[in-house]
Amino acid sequence: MSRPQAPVPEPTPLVVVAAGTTAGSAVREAGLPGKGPDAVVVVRDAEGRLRDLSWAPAEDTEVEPVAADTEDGRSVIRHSAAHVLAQAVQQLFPEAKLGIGPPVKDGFYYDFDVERPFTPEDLRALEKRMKQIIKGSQRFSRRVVDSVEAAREELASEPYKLELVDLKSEVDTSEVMEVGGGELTVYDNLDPRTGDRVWGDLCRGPHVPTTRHIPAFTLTRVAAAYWRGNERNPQLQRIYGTAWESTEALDRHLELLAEAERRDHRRLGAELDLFSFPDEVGSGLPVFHPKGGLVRRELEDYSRRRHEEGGYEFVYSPHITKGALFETSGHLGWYRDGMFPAMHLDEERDENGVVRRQGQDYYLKPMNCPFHNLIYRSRGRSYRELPLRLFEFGSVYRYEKSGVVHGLTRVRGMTQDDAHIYCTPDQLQDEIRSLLTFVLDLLRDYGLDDFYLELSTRNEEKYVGSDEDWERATDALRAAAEASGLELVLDPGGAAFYAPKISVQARDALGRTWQMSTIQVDMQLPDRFDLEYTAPDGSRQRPVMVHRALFGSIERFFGVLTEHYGGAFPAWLAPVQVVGIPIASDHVEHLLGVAKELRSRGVRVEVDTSDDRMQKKIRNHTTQKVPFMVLAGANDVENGAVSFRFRDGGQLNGVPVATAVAAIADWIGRRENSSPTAETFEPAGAAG
RNA sequence: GCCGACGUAGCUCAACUGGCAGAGCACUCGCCUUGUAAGCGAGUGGUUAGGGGUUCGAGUCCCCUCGUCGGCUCCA
Repeated sequence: MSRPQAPVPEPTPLVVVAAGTTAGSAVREAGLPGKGPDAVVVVRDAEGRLRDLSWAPAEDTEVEPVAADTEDGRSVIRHSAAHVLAQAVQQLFPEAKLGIGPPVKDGFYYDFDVERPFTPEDLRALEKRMKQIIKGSQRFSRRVVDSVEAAREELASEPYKLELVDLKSEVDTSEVMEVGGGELTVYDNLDPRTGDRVWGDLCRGPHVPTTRHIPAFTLTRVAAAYWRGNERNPQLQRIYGTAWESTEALDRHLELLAEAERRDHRRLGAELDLFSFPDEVGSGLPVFHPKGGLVRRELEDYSRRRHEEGGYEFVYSPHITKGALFETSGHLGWYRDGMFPAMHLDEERDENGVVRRQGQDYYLKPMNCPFHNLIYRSRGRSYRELPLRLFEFGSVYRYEKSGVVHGLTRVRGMTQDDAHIYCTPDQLQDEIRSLLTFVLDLLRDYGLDDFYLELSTRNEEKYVGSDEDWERATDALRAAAEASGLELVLDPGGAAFYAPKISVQARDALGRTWQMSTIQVDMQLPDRFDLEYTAPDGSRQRPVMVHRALFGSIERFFGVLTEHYGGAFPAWLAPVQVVGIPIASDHVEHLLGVAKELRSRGVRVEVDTSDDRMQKKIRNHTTQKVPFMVLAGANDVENGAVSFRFRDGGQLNGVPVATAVAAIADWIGRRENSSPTAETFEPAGAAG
């Protein structure tokens, strides 16, 4: 499965719209398509604003036609589909009040206030009604409302729209789809024959010319959402859908969703016997089975090796600590809600229930850094020791809200590959730069190679520390990010309370992005822990601290890799690397010999000696995604050879045992990330 | 935390309006001895997530708890 490729549109020639005529007629006269996947649905004016085809400028104007199969074109189709959905809802549920209905990535939604939440049956009925509306070829007609008062009057029965109008009259914001652009507009849906207004909605547009220009859509799910995203506001019912320029494009999208479902790590975790979430343990607390354990151990071992080579020192810290430590670090002040509640221990009371001895609050640790700081300050430090890099596979526990726990990617107990680097302010720049290189190289070794960076800066409502410190830290990160040459996206206000961060976002095999590594410069904790080192001149200086997790958490990284590879792990990570499959029981002996040799080379190999037929064994181990199936029948036994079958069904027959063993060990040793095939797997003899 | 849907064998799913809990796969035991994705037969397996209620009778209806899923909010 390759990444979804947006069709590359031909560079669109500009079209001149004559004064007083519509953009649509200019587009038609230019001979541009009016239907089909590349139909022009809107135009872009000189200021970059999208305009309806019915737009008629007062002067001759050059515009760029926007086709349905572009991202902008799809957004317009989706926005129009949202309107059709809203019309359908109000026809079937006249009491429904409208929220907002914007296009979003890959689709659209519309929020409604209804007495009774929508059911799946409602969705089917709504789809049906939407199809009727689309067939009816209603015209989207733009109308400017003269004044806020006029708008209020018109929208009297739509309380949420009224709120938007009032919002608009206070601050002109283009954030909200419904309003913006300097004036209040309504889009009316007109009957094509009579011209009667069938329905209308406060909206800044633009829209496709008629409902017929929504070639393919489907409603996907229904969910609740807070009005204007605030949990203090009432909850509305949100209907999600997707719409595309053609049925083919819609089908491709649905196929991608189906593929994502097949690759879902929660499903693969059960199918491949990797891990599970026993109810008895608790929500968000996974256990790893032997096969998942093997993959995880390989992940960790390789990381450990690379960290050793990279100058990291390994430390260990307990899972639980007295509360004072997190008072010092500030976590109890800022993030108590995200922590498991305290265990109150060691309190003693006398027979009257009066406290005789004060107890202590112990907490499960949500982060490792305070412990590493204690290690740092366990003795005096010299500038000669810096940068000091402390690394730990540290298990942390966070009390995630019940609604966010999700497979391995959002858990309550996880192991971070956590490192804290202590350096002098002078070293910071170089350290971050080399750290970023280290992180990206390592991610590439695991098969992720499509990245962009995100720089999260201070949240003005939630931070500690001085402006200068924040600026210095942010600059250091920005410089390193820019030096990497990767795409850099800004995330204003996204930082943790104590430090700005760079996060590495990786795109997987399906083109989805995942936040992986984070690098944070911290100028707060060294203060709070009073960390020092002795400088060359004998003075005591404060080190700068860098937090970084590479996998984020092992669990999450495991989940991402599982989905990236669809369970077909690279041979070096695969829990079972080779399965020997005898054609008949007579050939078991031969394969046991081969297996013994492989095992002596460190290969994880099994021989399937069950009563199943050979074909069945191939099926079983194919579904288990074993990279190498090594078959042997009478011919192979006679020739001292084996025959390969690969995941993709390809085969390579009569390979001498010694050659086969060496080639397998070599493939694994190289940490080749692709699946071996008859073409890519060349036993030494063939490769010369 | 909020809204909604869901929870039947290890897995995937049946069981019409309340009326004897079933199938395929997996697993166990036989037979079969096989050349690149399911050989044949038999058997084991369930307090229908847990608890309470309505009813002559509850997998099915009602209430509570736990969990899962989809969103919202949150995410050190």
